[in-house]
Amino acid sequence: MPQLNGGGGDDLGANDEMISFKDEGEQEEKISENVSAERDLDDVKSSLVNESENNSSSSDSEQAERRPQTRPDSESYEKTRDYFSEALRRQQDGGFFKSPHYPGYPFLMIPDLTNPYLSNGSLSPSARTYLQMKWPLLDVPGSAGLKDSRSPTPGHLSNKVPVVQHAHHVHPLTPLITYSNEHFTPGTPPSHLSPEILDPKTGIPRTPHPSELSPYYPLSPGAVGSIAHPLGWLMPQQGQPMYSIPPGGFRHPYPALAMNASMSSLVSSRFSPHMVTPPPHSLHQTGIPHPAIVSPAIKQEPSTDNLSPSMHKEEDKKPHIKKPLNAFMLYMKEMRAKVVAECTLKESAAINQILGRRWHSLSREEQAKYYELARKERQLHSQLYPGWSARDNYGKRKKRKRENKPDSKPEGKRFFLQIARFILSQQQIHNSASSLFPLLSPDFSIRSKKQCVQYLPSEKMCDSPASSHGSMLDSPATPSAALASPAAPAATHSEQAQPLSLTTKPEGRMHHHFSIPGKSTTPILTRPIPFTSLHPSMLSPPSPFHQAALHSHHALFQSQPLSLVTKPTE
DNA sequence: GCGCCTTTGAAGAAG
DNA sequence: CTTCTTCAAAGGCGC
Repeated sequence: MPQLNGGGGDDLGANDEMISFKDEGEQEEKISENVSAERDLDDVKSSLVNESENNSSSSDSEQAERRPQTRPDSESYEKTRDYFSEALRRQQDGGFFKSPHYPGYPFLMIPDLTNPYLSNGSLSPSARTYLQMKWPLLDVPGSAGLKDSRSPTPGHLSNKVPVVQHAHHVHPLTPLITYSNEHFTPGTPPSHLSPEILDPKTGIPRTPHPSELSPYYPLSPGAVGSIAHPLGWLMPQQGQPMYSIPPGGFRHPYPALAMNASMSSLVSSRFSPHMVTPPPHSLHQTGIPHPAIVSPAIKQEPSTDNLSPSMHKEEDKKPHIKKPLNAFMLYMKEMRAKVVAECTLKESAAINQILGRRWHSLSREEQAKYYELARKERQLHSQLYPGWSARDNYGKRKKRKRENKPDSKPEGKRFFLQIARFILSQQQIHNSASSLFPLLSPDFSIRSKKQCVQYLPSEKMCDSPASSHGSMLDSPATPSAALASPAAPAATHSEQAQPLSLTTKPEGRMHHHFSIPGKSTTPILTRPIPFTSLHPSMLSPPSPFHQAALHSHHALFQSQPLSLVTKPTE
């Protein structure tokens, strides 16, 4: 099946039968031993972080409350169910949910986007914040990008949805809804318009086969009801729209595109290979920027490229359309604030490690929720920007260090710095009274002085049923879905494999997963082993240096019990 | 002030 | 077909 599951629960289970350990794909290319060493260090760091998590997790009552070990987010589920029931009822009643264009978003309410932004043409900070939350893909153009300098905040900050982002009032995933508001339009648009989308290749509007959309946006209430809508929590308690849509708002000749205000502007400009100059700063006449659009002013490439001035001009005119967020990214957006709140850590790198672990500890259903969201996001994205390709964004970022690595002195410095950190951290570890799960990564032992206290009880997911189910295999739970969806043909392919990162993950990234082949146990390392390739799929033996480093690592930790927890899998 | 770090996943490029 | 690379978010930190 074309879905994430790639074939069955077993594979998914794989997800839970393994734990990935990052290994710095970046450095991996280094031919020198430094590479391996650095990798090793990073792994150690990683493991330390994990230890820290585990260590602190047990005392986090708040976390425990929020995420019962066996059922993280159960509360959300409850709400979701309730909302869902109500929404479903409404839908079946033929209310304004009726529009079938995006059945996948049957219950979403769109705020009156015009107000927050355009009450007099200006955008209040609060309004912007609001916007940011709703438009995850949007890098709101900075003042530089706004001809009228409406935006008081720098564009580069636009994407940071800090303060409010995860306020409990608005779910971080809310952004998704912004892709699809059309179905909230009163009445049902002419059928001939509904599923019409632009052919990515030709740019010609076409009407996809029902099967193309149904998987993602099931038309039948029953289908919708098959799974609790991930955004269910967005629904207001009383069954009334958390957000309202201006009557008749967002009308567009291509309703099926879930055209939002800014989108229509894109329709005229985007997607042709020679993108026409978009309306000022990707703002629709309504002034609402699209989430996925980033003013080139923000993401400009440094003058390190070879583009001619004219080319630059052309480039500048192109809005930067961001990639749709994947499941994990969506999850991160949602959970980051919580993790940060629960933990004194502030560095995203550390937070992300934690999130990565949490991700793996999620139950299959929970992951499926995010995969579903991600799929919808992609779907919507592809419909909004039919001509967009991930490739369009290549090179938009600064070159990564990977490109100039092997010899660079900075690398060397970095390497030694990490060694220093590592050593220091080891000392701390051994000096620690509770040496079992002492500190954070070496990095943080030095740079961030702070420890992650009270962290995720659920992290010790070893016994978590959630993980016992593996994960994501059902993500694509939605049926059949992707299968026929032309909007995400590639997605189908990749979704198949993705969940099975166990086997498909490129070694280059050195995500090492642990599993015991042939054994129906799910080993979970509460303290990850450094970069050794325990995974059977990793055929290439570690380099001598690698091995040496590993040996060293074992020596270092030999006094510490390696918590390899195995749990039975179904 | 830019870029790294760190995570997973999607998608494109390259082999 | 497989492998590798880039980019999505985020924010502290190093240089």
